[in-house]
Amino acid sequence: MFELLIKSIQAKVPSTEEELQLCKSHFTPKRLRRKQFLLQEGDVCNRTAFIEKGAMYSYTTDAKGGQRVMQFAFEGFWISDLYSFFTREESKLNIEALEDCELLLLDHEQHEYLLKNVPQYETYTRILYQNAYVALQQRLEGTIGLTAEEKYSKFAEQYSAIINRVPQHLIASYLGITPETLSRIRKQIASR
Amino acid sequence: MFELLIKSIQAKVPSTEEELQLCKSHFTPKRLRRKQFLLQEGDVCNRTAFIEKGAMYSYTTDAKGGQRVMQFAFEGFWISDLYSFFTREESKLNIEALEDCELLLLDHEQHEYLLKNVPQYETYTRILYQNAYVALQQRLEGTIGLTAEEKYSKFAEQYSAIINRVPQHLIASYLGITPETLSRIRKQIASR
DNA sequence: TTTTTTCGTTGACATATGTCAAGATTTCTC
DNA sequence: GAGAAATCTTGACATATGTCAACGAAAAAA
Repeated sequence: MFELLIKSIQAKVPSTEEELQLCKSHFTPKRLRRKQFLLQEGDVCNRTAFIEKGAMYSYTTDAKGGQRVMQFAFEGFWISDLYSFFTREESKLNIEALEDCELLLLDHEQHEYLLKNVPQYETYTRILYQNAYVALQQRLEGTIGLTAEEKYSKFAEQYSAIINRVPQHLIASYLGITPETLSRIRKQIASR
Repeated sequence: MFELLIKSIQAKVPSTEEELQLCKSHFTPKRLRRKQFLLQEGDVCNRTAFIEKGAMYSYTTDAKGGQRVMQFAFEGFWISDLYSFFTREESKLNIEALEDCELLLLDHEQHEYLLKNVPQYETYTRILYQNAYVALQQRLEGTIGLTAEEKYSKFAEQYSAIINRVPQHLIASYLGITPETLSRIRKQIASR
């Protein structure tokens, strides 16, 4: 149940068995079925989720009621609305299971506790945020000022694994293009 | 010279005079004239810069030789290419002074030293990255899947201070639209 | 100041992408 | 396995945004 989390921590911070045990004890396992929500817009996000199994995604709802996908997350990764988590303000995000999931939840209090009492945990989160920031920056580079085709190509290159696991229209939304446009682009690319 | 940096640290982590002094001793002040570079693409980014005075921006160069602005930074903020800084790989970014600047540079070794030896510094950077991540996420929300006008309006709302300090064509680039389009949008908005 | 460079605006036109609607496929659910 | 949802594809058309080129205004450099 905690395999991937332990792996994730050990890969970033050398830790003793005790420290790991202490960390583990603050998480709550939770199963989620496909289409169930971890967070709904309007609520305050009070926890972060580490995915041991399955896939999740987050999205906002725009003025016309359409989804705008912000993030995909799979086994071994975290998902949350950090904005709401840190500021304690209402979230604009929905976080939903794309597949049946096994999650490890860490709520805000436990997070604070670990930060204060387990130095390795602070280092772990620092590295996590560091990497998350860099990843987001790269996403931005792969988005702004590019044509729809360029965006998709970059995405396909970088995240080929995702493509077979996520509905196409969600990828379109993630890239900020319409499903129709994406469908046409794929057809074009295939015909070369 | 160190006023804003000290302020920035104190705002995030309660620290003693000694700790602050220790931190300060690892930074190198540097002046930069308008149009001078802190980093050029192809080099490895070996330092982060805290801006005590002035304004900087970072950008990539696309296939057709055009600029794509990634970030603006002013007094009290940091600028760097964290991707290159952490991975030690060649940077694709240029970081250039928009105005004459007074910077405080922290190179990679000093950064590592502070992380190891000053717990407050690790907490400071953790919070810094946390905030940077959230800010970037919000930028993404204000970019993907919006019309040019929506992007500009959100930007103008959120960063009204920047608008009077940065050439318009750089803002256009930052938003991923052409200078011509931005000019037209501004005209439209003004006529209401 | 004068000169030069950078920056912003505007017009005419081209084009990528969005919109709407219908039908075909695939995937879930019972 | 049958029916129901969800997803993907395609066409016709609308429209936002990009491109190219020229000019004027503003700012920097000399």
